[in-house]
Amino acid sequence: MATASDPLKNHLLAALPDVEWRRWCTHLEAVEMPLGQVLYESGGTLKHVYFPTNAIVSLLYVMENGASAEIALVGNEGIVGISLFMGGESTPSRAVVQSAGQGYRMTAEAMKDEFNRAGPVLHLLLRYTQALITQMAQTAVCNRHHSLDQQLCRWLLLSLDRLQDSELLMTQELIANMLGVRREGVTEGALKLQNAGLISYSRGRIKVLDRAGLERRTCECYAVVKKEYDRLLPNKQVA
Amino acid sequence: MATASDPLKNHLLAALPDVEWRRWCTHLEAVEMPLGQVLYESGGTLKHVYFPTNAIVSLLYVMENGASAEIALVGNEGIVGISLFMGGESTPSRAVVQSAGQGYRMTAEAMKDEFNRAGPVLHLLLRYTQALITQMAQTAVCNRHHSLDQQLCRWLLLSLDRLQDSELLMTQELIANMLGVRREGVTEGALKLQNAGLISYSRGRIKVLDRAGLERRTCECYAVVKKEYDRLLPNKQVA
DNA sequence: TCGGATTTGTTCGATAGCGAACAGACGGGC
DNA sequence: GCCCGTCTGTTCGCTATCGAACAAATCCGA
Repeated sequence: MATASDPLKNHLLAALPDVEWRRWCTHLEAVEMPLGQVLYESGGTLKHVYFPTNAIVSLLYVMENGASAEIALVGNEGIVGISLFMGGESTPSRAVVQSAGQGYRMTAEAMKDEFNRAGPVLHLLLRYTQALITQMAQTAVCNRHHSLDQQLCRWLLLSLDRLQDSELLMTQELIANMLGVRREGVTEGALKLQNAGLISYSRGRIKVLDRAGLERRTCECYAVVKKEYDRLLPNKQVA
Repeated sequence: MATASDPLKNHLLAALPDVEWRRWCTHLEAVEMPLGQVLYESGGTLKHVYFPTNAIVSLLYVMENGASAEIALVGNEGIVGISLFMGGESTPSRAVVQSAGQGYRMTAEAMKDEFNRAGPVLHLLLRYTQALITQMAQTAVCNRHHSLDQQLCRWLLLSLDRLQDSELLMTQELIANMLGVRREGVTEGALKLQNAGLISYSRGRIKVLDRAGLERRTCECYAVVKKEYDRLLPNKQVA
């Protein structure tokens, strides 16, 4: 039975062929990922890559004036630190733990070695990267065309997909930072969803009561991203 | 002396080591890239990848209701069709020629073979992909936080960087489609720029008179993207 | 050289989200 | 059990952008 810190809870790790998996075991280090932890800073060099199991990490860009906007979410489906194997070593964004939990990490050197074997690991990571690209692209589209209410639903659903349960620990203030909007806007949106019986929340605890209802309210962006992750990273069943 | 259709006008091709370059010559086919040409469609399979020399290609997402938003611009600095080597084969966006010109193409099979040699080609393409990712991420940020006027400047500058000269052939209507805003908004923005003496235009011809002025008016997003392309893809001087 | 098509300019009311300010509600620590 | 900090709710005026409708300018081909 998988525990919260079972590496196989991370879908990328779970998708590794047996040979690679056995090799990786020695490289993976279990880590706590507390709320607010910064995994990498804009332009900073990465010492590790992270594979969340039940934490959620937000990739965001922080503007000169301090305002921020989320570029993508990474949870148990992915890896934090793609710039390492993409060759850039750094990237002009920041990675912050938005929902505390656990994960595994691997040193930058080990990651590069594994990637440069140019076998299944490389292809798996590149397919993941393409899914991530789709998420970013759709974030751009959504920011342009959709209402705060729709984006809030999208964000809740994306987060939900990256966690085990249906409860998020997340204040409206934090969500507003992620979406790059005012906290008051999130409050209004959340109220509507609560009144409609889709969620219930209080002081940083959001319970999703009607997932299908959220899907009905959100824009097409959520489905586009979900479909692309499913297509590119078919879920290997964990035994 | 390089002509308009010299493959070396494409920076990626120019950056190839000699060995690869000689091999590639036999694979590259010169093509015209007329305005409006669709290089790939959302979800469609790619038969070729394209290396523009003096054409500009827009990667955009078209929504169910027909509205669109640009995700990234590709010109002589890059390649159209990264999903081919990333492993997904397709992507939920569309690639359209926004500024007519020439380029080179290579068949999907040849491209995959070259990529899978896992040598300098792979690393070059991945670095390019990371730069493209930055452009997409910054598009998301810009769509969230910056004014239409700022975005217009950013878009003009990005386009300029991907062309040889300082004149763009592009109606305000088209620009509006790219930015995902109303044509009237672009007209207003362009008027301001014209009155300020930064550009002059008429019926689809835009001349940039004061590039530095545009840089002063745009948001930080332009510089972030530019810097990242320069960092990741240092320009090999063409002899 | 005329006429239709394309491109650009202008206006008006509507609205989503912003910024600021503040009030109430809840909850953990002492 | 009380207090203070955190979280959520509410209000008001403001602005950028939207949507629609239409006018003017320019080009191109018959």
